[in-house]
Amino acid sequence: MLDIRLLREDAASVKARLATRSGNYSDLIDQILACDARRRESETRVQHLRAEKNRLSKEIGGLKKSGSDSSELEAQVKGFSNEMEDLGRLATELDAEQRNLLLQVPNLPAPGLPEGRDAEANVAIKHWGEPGPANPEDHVAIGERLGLLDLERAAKISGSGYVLFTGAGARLERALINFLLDLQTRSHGYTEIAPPVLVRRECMEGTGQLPKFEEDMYGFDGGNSFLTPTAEVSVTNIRRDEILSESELPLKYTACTPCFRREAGSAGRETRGMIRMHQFDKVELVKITTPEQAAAELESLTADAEKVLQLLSLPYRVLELCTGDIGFSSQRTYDLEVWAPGQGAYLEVSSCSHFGDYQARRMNLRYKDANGKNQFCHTLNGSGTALPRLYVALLETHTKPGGPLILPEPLQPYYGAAQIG
RNA sequence: GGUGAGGUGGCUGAGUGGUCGAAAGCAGCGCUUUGCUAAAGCGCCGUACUCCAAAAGGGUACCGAGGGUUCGAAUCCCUCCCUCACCGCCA
Repeated sequence: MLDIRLLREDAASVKARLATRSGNYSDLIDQILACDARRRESETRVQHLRAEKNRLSKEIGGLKKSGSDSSELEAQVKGFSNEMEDLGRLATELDAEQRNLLLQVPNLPAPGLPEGRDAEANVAIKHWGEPGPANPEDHVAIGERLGLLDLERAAKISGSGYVLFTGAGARLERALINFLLDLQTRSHGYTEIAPPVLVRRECMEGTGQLPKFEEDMYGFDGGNSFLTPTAEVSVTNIRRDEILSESELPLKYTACTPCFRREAGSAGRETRGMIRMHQFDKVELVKITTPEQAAAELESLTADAEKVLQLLSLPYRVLELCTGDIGFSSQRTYDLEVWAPGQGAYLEVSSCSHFGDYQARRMNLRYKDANGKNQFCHTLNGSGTALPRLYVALLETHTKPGGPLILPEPLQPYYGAAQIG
């Protein structure tokens, strides 16, 4: 959520920065400012009336105490109450409306991002490893040949967009998860969390999935609880509504959870195999920091995610996303894309973002700074990494046509063998 | 699911209709004194919104949340949420 003061003070530059995103927010900003003006006006009037009413009520108290008659004043105050009722209701309504509108405004892209309307304008800022030649066998073929997964039966029990790992394939997924969590906790200092995957609506608003993207989410109980589309939601909200002490920042959490996404509107895109699914596992990295720490923490978070791909010998590139391609709540994002030879394409396996105080404002997450002032925290997160696409790249990179899957050395102790098949 | 007890400021904890935003203690901050790895005394010490060009200073709201009663609610009534204890059921 943006600071309403920023909108009041410099609406023009807010609009200009939002204009670099896809979508048009100019009218929404005007609407918010109009609402804000009306809200403040009615609030001020209510407050003046209440002040007067409070004053008279106290006078009545004094009269009663001394045994004098107060019926005249009482009648007067009663008149006040009626007048206030409508005004008070209006002020409350306008306040809710303003928040509601404000929740629909995305974060401002950080200054200095590459400008562009869509992914075309993203900038590759780093390449690691040498993308291998195309593999005629893709992960579906390899997985079925080696007996690692069964997409047909997954569809039978759940529909399309689900995977059923079997035998060695299930064991491999488990080995990957343990490898990833151990890496992030032991080598990179994250605290492991095992959160619920069903959360309240407020959490989804806090991180920015709601109210805008409700149709992409699995909701229950009339929209009061949701399956999390990413552990970002549950984990970032752990400290919602809290005031942290500066000394405990930065906080670094990691969690592996199933993620649930309707993927509404993506039908037909990348639907073969396990590129895009309704349920998948993901290791998430989350940081809560001071504003000063955030920029450096984004770099290290991205490096923490990259380490996964390096240790698994999977070539990848890092993209800096342009203004039109960063997520709704993000102000700056690096995408990690792993090379998948069976696809002949790069696959996004991690999206590392700095949200500024945008999420913190939504979830009222603050810390007490050195001067004793309450400040909004900054939040960051990134995948470390998504499991299915990592799995895809692993299979397609480390399997020769017709051959076994050769496990990268760091993964071998977790799986308990050097190869599969 | 049943029964019972509760939810007050960073924490502990008073307060059952009237100057209560809320006693007291602890923690924190400032000053003073004595001195030494601390003690004592004094003062300050919630949040949000809003008025004012700003500061200073006003005002309003907030005692789990939302409604209600009343001239006036932390205090009374209703609904909901949550916590704890015991019972039942259960992976």
